[in-house]
Amino acid sequence: MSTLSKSASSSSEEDAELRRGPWTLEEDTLLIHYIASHGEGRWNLLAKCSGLRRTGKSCRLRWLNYLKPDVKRGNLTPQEQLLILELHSKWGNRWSKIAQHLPGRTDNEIKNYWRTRVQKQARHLKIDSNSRAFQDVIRCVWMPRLLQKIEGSSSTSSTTSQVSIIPQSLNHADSQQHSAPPPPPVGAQTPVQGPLSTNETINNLEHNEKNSSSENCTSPSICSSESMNISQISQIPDYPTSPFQVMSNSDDYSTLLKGYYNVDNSTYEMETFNLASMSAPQGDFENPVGDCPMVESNWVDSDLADSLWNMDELWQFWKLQEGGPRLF
DNA sequence: AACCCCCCCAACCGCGAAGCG
DNA sequence: TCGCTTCGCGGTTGGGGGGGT
Repeated sequence: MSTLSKSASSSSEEDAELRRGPWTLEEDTLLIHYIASHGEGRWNLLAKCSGLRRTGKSCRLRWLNYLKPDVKRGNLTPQEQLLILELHSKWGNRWSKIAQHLPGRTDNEIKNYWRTRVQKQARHLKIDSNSRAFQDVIRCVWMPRLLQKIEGSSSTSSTTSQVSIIPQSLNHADSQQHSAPPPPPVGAQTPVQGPLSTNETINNLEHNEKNSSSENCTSPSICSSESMNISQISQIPDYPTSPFQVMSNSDDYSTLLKGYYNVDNSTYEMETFNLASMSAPQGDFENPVGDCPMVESNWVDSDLADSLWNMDELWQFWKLQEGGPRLF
């Protein structure tokens, strides 16, 4: 991909000057300043008037996916991953719709997560990631592990690693009390659906589904209303920060940007699991895998190898699914 | 040190929907 | 209703970085 202008064969002079590829700090600053003054929207006009030699589309994407103050960066929390798995089972590749329920996360980010993490596991297992079999794997292996993680983290209430990348609160009422310093202009704020607690999210999903008969359900087994009672999941902790909030004492966009670029460049933690390290989710919540034999069988306590699937045991699970009667 | 390979993710593209005169 | 512009979504690409040899 060329980061420079289009070839001279471009039809218009303007096109020939258009920049492509990675954004520079100067471009980001320019875009932020422009939006601070004029607000979002009218992207083509913005592109022309701001002095950026970018397409309106490119400006919009850069703003929405990267520069917008409430965009979270960094690892997806187990709660967020769980939500993604659940919502994808309901809606399929409706990334923007899924993203609406993960405040601060962009459709692009979720899509990337799905492709790089989830589909990779499907490839390893040689299963179609859209197949019901793989959804069973997700439901019986992945989700319980996430639930376990969520439970674990809520019981210890420890903050382990994600300091600079802690996502914004799912409880918007709280997060809004933080004074995010150079607030984007009022006019720039699109009416964003307030972030929801997981409870609210799922409740709303159920409500929305009633009003959305056109929505596809890719997995009847998972779409059943009792597939997951997430309202039983431990309360998601409040996340304190967006990049803007991190630098709450600065009202200088340049300073902000510098900090912005340093906020986090960590990579996502691979939320994959060693089956041998899993134990059945505990507590009295209605877990989504109560009838899953793998969960009921011997779960060995072990904290090692969180980073990889235990492929042998996954294969066991996979063969069980292939040969035996449907579990769900 | 050099090379290769793989993974991640920012950015691009095409297309359909929505808005508007 | 039509045509044009703008917006937004989902799929795809490729650069860069990290790990392995």
